[in-house]
Amino acid sequence: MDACAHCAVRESAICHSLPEDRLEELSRYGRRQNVTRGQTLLWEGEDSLLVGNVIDGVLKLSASTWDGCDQTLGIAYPSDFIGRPFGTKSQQSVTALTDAMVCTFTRADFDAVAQRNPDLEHSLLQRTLSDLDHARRWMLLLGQKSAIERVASFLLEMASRLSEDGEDEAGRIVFELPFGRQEIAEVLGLTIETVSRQITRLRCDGLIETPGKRTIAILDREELETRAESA
Amino acid sequence: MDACAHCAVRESAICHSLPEDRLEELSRYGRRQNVTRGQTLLWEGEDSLLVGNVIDGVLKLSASTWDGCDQTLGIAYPSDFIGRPFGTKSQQSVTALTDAMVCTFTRADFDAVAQRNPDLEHSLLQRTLSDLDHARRWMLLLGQKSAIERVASFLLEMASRLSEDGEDEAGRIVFELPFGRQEIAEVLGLTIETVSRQITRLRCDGLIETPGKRTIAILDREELETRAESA
DNA sequence: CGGATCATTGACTGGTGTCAACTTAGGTGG
DNA sequence: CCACCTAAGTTGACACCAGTCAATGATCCG
Repeated sequence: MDACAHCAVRESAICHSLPEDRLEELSRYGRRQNVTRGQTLLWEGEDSLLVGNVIDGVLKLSASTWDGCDQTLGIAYPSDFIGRPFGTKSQQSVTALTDAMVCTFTRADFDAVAQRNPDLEHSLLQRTLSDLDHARRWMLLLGQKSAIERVASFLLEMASRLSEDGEDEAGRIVFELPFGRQEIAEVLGLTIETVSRQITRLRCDGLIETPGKRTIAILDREELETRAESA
Repeated sequence: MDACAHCAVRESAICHSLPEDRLEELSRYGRRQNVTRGQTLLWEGEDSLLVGNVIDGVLKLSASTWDGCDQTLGIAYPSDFIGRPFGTKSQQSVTALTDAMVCTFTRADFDAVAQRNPDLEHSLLQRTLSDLDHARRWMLLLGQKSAIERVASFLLEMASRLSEDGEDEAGRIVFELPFGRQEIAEVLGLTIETVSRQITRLRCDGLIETPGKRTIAILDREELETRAESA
């Protein structure tokens, strides 16, 4: 299959590091797979039998405590890598937040190809290093920030990832969240009620608008950045 | 120099993946460096000019909020890798918790050697992947766990990293923390007073003893594990 | 002995969680 | 087309955990 050549993330996923002929080798093992919203690809604590690239859609990585509280540990967008190569168990579940398309490999196949292609490993290393940086920045948020700071930070991050076109005619930054309130709460380590209250507060203060349940319009980006840092 | 051949972490740091001759190449760029307790090797937000391996001692990775609250993002033990290769800025500071010895390289030198040695990159990838797993498990703690659960989890993790010999004659697991109370608080996203209160509580409940300020003796590991999970 | 640093304890406050009621939006079927 | 139903979000009242501020206690060291 030459699906890789026309892949939407051909230039941005870790595969970009492979030349044509090596790409063909990899593509023999790959499998394009549709995932429906809510579907879980990998379960926490189970053997990570597959790894892969996100082609389209948004997925979350999550783990839960003994009593069933979920914490979202990361968010995977198109061209992100998911799963745990060279390991045994996946420490987190991977679940689709939207309908999605992923390109999967069995871990064994991927590991073997990676061993033969240092450039692929280098790309994966680069990506893993920035995932680690990102996870650690999120630790600062979870460890130290107040509810309002968390929500403001979250909206700003979402804005930068999801609003391809800058501002609309009214100077607003508008985007559609792939999250419900409960899912936002799980990202931020808060409850759904607290998230709701903080969003209401930001709306009342005139920093944002919420035209639809999952739609956010940022009116005052600067002030929102202030709220993300200080009280 | 043939320091590498006799290095205390020769078999466990990422260098273990290099054969003799390649190791010699790397060693030409490396510099053994003593670090005194409290000294900071890298600053948050500054260009990560150097990277390296921890040979001896314990260091912390940390970041702080605008108002000066510190959050510890990771702990580096002997054979761990520190710094951010292939990047520009270090997202976190690296500070010694104890007097330590590190083996450093300029980032430029290391990047170049890594490019020529896929095995070295593979080791670094493995290590980075497990650092990422570890950071994400910590996110679950910061996002969802109560103070008592955090402290219990912390003590158990420290026990497994620091108590080489199992139990003493009285069946206790004894170890010396490289942390003061304030530093524990920064790891757990709590205040020093809360940490102190929870440790007192565990002592009163007969699960641990604290023979010295920084010494911990675990009396009832099982019960401590229960406290780390549930209320 | 006195001072400095670190840890502990107490009293109080406040932010976030909990529980419950209500609102809104969207979809289905009569 | 509207009534109803359900799921999701919002709002309010209250409780409780952890933060804050302040005082006390323990160790170490000059």
